[in-house]
Amino acid sequence: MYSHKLAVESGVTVPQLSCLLRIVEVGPLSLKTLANEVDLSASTLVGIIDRLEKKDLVKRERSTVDRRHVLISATESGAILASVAPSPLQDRLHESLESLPELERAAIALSLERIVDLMQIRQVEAAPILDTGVSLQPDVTEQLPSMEEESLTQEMTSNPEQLAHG
Amino acid sequence: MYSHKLAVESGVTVPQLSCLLRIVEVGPLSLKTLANEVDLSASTLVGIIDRLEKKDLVKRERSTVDRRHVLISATESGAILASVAPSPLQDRLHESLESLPELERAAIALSLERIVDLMQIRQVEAAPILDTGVSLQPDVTEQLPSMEEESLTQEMTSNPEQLAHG
DNA sequence: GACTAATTATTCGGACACGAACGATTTGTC
DNA sequence: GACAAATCGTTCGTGTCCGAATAATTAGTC
Repeated sequence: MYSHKLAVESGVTVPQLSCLLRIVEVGPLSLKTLANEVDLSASTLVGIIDRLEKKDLVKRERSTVDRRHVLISATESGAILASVAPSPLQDRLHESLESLPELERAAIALSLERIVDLMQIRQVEAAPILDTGVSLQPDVTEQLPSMEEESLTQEMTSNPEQLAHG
Repeated sequence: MYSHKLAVESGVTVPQLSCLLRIVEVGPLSLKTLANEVDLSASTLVGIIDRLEKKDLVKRERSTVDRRHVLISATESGAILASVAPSPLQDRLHESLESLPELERAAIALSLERIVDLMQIRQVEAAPILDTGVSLQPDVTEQLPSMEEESLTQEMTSNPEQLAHG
């Protein structure tokens, strides 16, 4: 809702604004670096930068020292928009959290950890789902489209920060 | 990550599985009713049901009593898949929350409310952003693409449950 | 120096997610 | 009964999101 409203009012969405703010803040940087900064995949970022570039808020320049890199920097209007636009919700949250007493931050962290536990995500990572009491008959699975018996455990690591920035 | 893994293993994504489970549970129901059940817009749901129908997990039937309605029901393989598939994360969370002591539920709710406050969403709803100390010069705004001075406050109500089901 | 590895940005295909607009249908009002 | 208003499903356009594949370039190894 906030992203859509922001898009209507100022012409940029929340992901676009998040990227623009980071670009203004960190200066010219490559797409891969920006992807790590905002916790998005490179392929996602290409589209976002495309749209920012089309609005003349950002520009791309091939690096001369390493021609694989494309340096992204803000244009003048991009810098102006970044200075007047309201902060995206996650940035506001981040700043607020930093100015909070340690005790309260800990309480919030504890609750969020509790929610993760309640979702049983860690058990998902630790053990295959289909082996934990779902009573799966083999003959049944063969009727299902491309149902396999491998576990859901592999490659379920990486990027816990996704929660804060997504 | 969980949705993608689920899609690879069992052929359905989390939104698809959520809808399928609800369809099996509630029985034949219209698209609009299902949209309210899972807190998604009707236009979003059309695509999800399309994909479920293509996999023969769900079928559409025009209602005879009100020909505007399209009754959605699960096929046999759809019901089977629903019975063996692991619960989507939000369903697991929902069940876990229900079997939790009232005190702990309250603590979690309090932390979540605190996060909402920290994002200053309520202030967004209560007052226009651009009027609260951003020091916006009129001549600057004219350089921006389609920047307008209306507030972000209108129509920011509706659907607090979105958080739990998104 | 040549050949392989790795890195970077991009494209592609797929799935969500929404609001606006539209046609078909039903309901409500006179 | 006619006609406006509401409802429902669908389509369309836009914007995220991702992984896989690809071309260009660089780094590392012999």
